[in-house]
Amino acid sequence: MRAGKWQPADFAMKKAPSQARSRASVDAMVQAAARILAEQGYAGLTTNAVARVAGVSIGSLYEYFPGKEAIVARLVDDLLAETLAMLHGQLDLTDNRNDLSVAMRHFLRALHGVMRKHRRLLRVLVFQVPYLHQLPATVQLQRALQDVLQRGLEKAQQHYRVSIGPHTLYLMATSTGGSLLHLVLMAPPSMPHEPVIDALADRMVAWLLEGE
Amino acid sequence: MRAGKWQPADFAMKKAPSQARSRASVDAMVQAAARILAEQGYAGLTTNAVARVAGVSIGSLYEYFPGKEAIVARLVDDLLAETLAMLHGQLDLTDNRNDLSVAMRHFLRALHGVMRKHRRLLRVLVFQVPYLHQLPATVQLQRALQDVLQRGLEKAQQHYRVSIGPHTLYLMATSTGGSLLHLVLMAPPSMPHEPVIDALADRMVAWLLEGE
DNA sequence: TTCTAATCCGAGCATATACTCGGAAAAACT
DNA sequence: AGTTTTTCCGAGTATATGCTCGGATTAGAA
Repeated sequence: MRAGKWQPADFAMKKAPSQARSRASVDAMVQAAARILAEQGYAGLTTNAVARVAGVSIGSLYEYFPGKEAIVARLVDDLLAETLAMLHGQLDLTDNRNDLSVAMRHFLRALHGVMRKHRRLLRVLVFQVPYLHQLPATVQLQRALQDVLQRGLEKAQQHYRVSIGPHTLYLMATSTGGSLLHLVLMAPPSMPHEPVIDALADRMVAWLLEGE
Repeated sequence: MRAGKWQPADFAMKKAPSQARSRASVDAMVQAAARILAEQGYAGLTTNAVARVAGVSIGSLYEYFPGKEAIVARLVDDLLAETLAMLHGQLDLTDNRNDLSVAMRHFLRALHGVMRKHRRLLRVLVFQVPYLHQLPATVQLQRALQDVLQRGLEKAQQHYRVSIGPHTLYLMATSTGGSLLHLVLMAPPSMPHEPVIDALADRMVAWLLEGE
């Protein structure tokens, strides 16, 4: 068992499965990893456990992945794809609308929905996986969210007098992210989600329109 | 090596060191754990490594701690004590002032200072230690921060017309926390901290005073 | 000093985990 | 059918880590 630092290459697959059979095996491994992470945490994610839960042999696992880090990387790739699909779909829906307040609510609710759907897995990824921030998919997701926000603001500026200070974008992104993450991963069950999200959306809109 | 869930008792020390010699040993172990966490991450934190870095034997370590989780718990206890001391000192300073804007800036800057001082250690604690949220000190810190904010708002209400919606407290705490955490743990080095903190403080004050 | 309790020591055992390797089985290709 | 490539297998090896235990050493009490 190696301890310490990882090189980027550790996140890539050894080889791509070409036949349908092997593609199913790889999928089973990734799904098994997701289940183990959600149910037992990162400490429970051993290569042998993944193979057992996936119903394949340990040898097959190492045929495609150099280690468990690569499996996690692949899993995060899938989550990224799902999130991006939701994001673009949501943007198409609100593309015609010009109501900033409505658009903001829809955007935050959609984001919250994806996070909540995978909240047990997300909790482990965020709070336990040491190399999450170095994963290509993680970096890509951050860029995508930032881009969406950026474009949304530019679009809003065409219809409203929006005041954007030097650090507005950064503060809006980090504070909204902090509230959503806390709501999904750490808030007590008694906390009502929808009202809080709507209040957050109102707050962000008020921030932008404060000069009016 | 056990995997899975821990009971609360795992976070307590086996016995308290009574003589000065043993107290020094325990301190050395905790400091060693802090260094290892900051430099190598949670994966590098093995009981043998802690003993080696602390300059004591592995036997001595198990004399006082049931496992590495208890050492981490003790370490977080120390961080909690330092943070609470800072917090109360800061409150005493701003106790006489009635300027909400100034008080908010001082409070956020002080909080940011403590976080920044231990940022490498804090990053590992937050993003890698699986049981951080279950630690008594963590729970206590959250309560303390919430109390400070609550009291600050009540005090502000005596001098200003402060608008506090049903979820204002929660949203302020989580969004501010998210921004500060991101700033300290994840922001690129080019990001200027002080201006961002001041902008955040202004934003929070504007939120409270929006009805004026 | 003598006695008791606290402290310290570290080789060694038990276990868990990562990962290999030689070969069988299945699929695709000619 | 014959050949090649892909896929699958899982016992076994090397290594790392948690943790014990019998005994040496030191500090304080009587």
